[in-house]
Amino acid sequence: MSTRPATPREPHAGRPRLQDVAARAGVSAMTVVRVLREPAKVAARTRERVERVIAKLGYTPDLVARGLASNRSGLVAAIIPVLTNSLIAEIMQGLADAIAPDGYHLLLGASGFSAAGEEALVRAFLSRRIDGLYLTGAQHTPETARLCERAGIPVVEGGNLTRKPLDMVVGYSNVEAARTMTRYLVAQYEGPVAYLGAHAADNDRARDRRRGYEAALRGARRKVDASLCVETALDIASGARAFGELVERRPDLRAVFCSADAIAIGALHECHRRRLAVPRRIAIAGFDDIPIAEHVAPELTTIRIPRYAIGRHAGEMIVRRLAGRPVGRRVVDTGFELVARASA
Amino acid sequence: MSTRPATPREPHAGRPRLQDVAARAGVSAMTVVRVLREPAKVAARTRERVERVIAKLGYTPDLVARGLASNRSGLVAAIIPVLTNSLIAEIMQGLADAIAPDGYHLLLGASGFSAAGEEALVRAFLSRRIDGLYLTGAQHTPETARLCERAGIPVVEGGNLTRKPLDMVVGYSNVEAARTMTRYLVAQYEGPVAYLGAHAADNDRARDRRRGYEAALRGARRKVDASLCVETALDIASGARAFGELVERRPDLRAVFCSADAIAIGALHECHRRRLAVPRRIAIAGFDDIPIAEHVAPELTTIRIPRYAIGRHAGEMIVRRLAGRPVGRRVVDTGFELVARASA
DNA sequence: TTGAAAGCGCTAACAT
DNA sequence: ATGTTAGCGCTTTCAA
Repeated sequence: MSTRPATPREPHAGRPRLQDVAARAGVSAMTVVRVLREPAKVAARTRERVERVIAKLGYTPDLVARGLASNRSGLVAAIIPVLTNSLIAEIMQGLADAIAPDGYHLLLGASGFSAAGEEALVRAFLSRRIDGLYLTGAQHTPETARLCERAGIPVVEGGNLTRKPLDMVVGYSNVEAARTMTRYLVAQYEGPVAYLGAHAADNDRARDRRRGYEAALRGARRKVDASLCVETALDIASGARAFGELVERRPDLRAVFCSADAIAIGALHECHRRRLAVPRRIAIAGFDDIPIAEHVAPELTTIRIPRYAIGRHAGEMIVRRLAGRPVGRRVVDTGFELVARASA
Repeated sequence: MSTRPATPREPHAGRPRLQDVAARAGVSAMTVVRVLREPAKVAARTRERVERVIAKLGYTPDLVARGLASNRSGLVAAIIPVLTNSLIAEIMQGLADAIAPDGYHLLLGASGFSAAGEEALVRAFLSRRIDGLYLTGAQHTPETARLCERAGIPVVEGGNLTRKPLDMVVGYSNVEAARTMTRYLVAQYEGPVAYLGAHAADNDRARDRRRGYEAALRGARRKVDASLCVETALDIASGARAFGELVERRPDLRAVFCSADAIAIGALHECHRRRLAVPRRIAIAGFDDIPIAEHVAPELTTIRIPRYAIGRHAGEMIVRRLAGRPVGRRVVDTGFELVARASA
């Protein structure tokens, strides 16, 4: 009697525990566990008794304790640049829908377009013993790569195709998509074709789109002119501003490839303001095919990405691996589609 | 020697544990914990030694084990209808930003606009010992309310004001906002003013907006005509379709209040297609002031909501409560603003 | 300023 | 078909 348990022996303040159910049902804890997880292995009468107690007490297993004991948290984490991007949001919806049936929950972190921020989140999430991880893009710090490798959990990089993924990847080639669109512009318009894109630092999708643009120009024997390449923030107002500056500097501008629809819509709007006919005077193309793209005037020519499918597929790869089911190819190319509308 | 530990005594396959750090530094586990959490209480020399070992081993505490022992998970959960809604996404970004500095992570669940789905998620998340909870809107099942109350954690309902929140609430009056906009329409246009809104089942924000619309009509001595009230899905295409049907049925239509900008933009688009001048023939108003609202033609008259601020404030209330700091008022009215543009 | 012991609520391996 | 035992890696008293 010298040392006394630190915790109250009373019925426990809050939720009922496994022991409470077991005691009330007159069985051992293990039997309750079996009722919950492999009911077939428990005698019908016992099972019914236990189930009644579970229902009466409203027992739900403590997932934290389970996580500690089983070394599985039931958590899948996703690290994205920002939540406020409809492209990413749809990927997340697909991911959430894919993992939910298997009982996994979604832990979400926003890196703010910073590779260092991503690394910090990876480290923190691994401390939670996450069972799987979704990363945006294919550009990560070496330490992020090391952490993922050491963790030994399924990791999917989404949205940009790499030959050598950390583990698995589902996406499309941003280089190819941008090249396709730029070729389309070059084929139609004689004059200068500009690139108006998101900041490329810590954003490999934006970087690859620019590369694709440059590759297409070279392929068409046109010279790549730095004064035709502008980086900007990823919203409508910034796109409008950046486009305005560009067109002032280069009044001979004939077409613009924007690395995101939001930027393209900003450019479109700026054209209206300056009374520049689209596409007669300047053609404008976007990227992503967000829902609004076909509801602006003129309707936006853009690249369509299977957003939801990317997330869905990524989630399925993760849960399949976790369930020990066959995963299929580690590199999944979802492709893209040029949607030719009125703006270019 | 009869029974042998079930786990390997070897350096442990994966990450280093507290014990490993303690052993290498030649101190007890408690000292390591103190170095991590109250460094001032540890002698400088000891502290430095321990810190070196921590850095060398790359030790990070196991948050699952900590959660079990301390009964705090470091998790704040949010349950939203869908991820693919820019209004909600911005609220989530605010929430995430608010809780991150205190080290909390965001657990996200999508209820799919179902109160029952929400309840299931609440139950599941409570099993994870979440420290705080954000719920969308003020309409929940009785069981959800009971669970939240019993859990004894800070709960914030966001996006719709209630007099009697489960715990805390931060939002604006959807009734008032809708009434304000409808009054604005009624004051300008003589003919029939319609309501084109999102499905109201399990969506108290939509329901309240409709109520506000009806209240404004009654206030203006106009009769509320069921044939002028239409419910639809929350996307541009559905909005366009629903508007088309409405205008066929009621060619005398003079103005439409849409409960969401996406729906309004669909209606706008349908007007273009039918060559109905906006606002000369039909006026259109939206709700939310999403970024695109001022970039459509004509620019959309709408209600502006402090989306990011709602999430931010909600998160701050939760972490303040968790830190034992004063929270202030439990009911926070963020207000709204009618943004009069060209469409109405 | 530091350490020892007990236990959070569950699961896994081994009994019976 | 059911029970027993020994942890998971941390925090929490309490003692030194």
